[in-house]
Amino acid sequence: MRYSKQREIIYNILLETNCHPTADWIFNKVRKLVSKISLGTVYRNLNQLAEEDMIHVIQDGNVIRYDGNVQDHDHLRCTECHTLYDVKNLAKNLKKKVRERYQFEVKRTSLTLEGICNKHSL
Amino acid sequence: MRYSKQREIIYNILLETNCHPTADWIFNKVRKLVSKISLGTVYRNLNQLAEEDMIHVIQDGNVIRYDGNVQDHDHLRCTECHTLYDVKNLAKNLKKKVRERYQFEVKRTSLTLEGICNKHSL
DNA sequence: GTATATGCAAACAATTTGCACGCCT
DNA sequence: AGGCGTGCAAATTGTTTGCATATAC
Repeated sequence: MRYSKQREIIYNILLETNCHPTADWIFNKVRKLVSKISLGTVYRNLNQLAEEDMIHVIQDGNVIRYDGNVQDHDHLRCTECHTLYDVKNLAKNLKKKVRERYQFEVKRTSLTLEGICNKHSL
Repeated sequence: MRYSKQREIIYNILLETNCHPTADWIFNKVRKLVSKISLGTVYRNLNQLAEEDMIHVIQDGNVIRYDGNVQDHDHLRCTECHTLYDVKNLAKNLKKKVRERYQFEVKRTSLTLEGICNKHSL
């Protein structure tokens, strides 16, 4: 993968934010630095970065979000405020359990649990 | 929700299959019984059934699949053969853990773990 | 110099929506 | 009768692709 200014900017944006943005959000942010960048380029770079495992892809309902944090971690999504919280790897024990119980070797986990966060419970 | 023949057929198809079909797969199946049905109607009915919690929606990569089994269960997705296996609720313990650790009340879980199934491991 | 990355626009796939008509209740 | 459901087609949304040009190495 050859260097490009656009990709570097996109990658840095993902490292600096913790808001799990969509491609479009990133596009608008990069645009302020490289006004002529196209949405296609953003998608191409995100796909490449994901391919190289430099970023992660999160499926959030119908929307695809991107995450610059590639440490093992999962997500809690509050259905009230739509915040996506990072939490320490919940799936560690699941891997073992699934291996023993179903002879299934879990490769990638990216769990998102939906519910109500502590700010919004009664 | 008022009765309709189309919705009944769609619902029955989902109850009778365990292959977690896409809207398009369902459309083609219903078509054989109600030749004039439109894809829009299929989507509308699937959304309504999901709203009433009569069926579940599964995010499978970029594709949306539907599941007539509304018992608590999760999915293992083999990246080799793309089979989506049903497994007993893996998230039961997670709910408790997450509640205690993060004061987050998990409402819905629909976990899909990716990996290699026993038919395709070396 | 050559291959990869880009911008732009067009293509694409999946899903939703507006509207006139039809069917449940 | 009145309202929800339908078929159809067009619109929307999110993402990918083809191509000529620009840039990294």
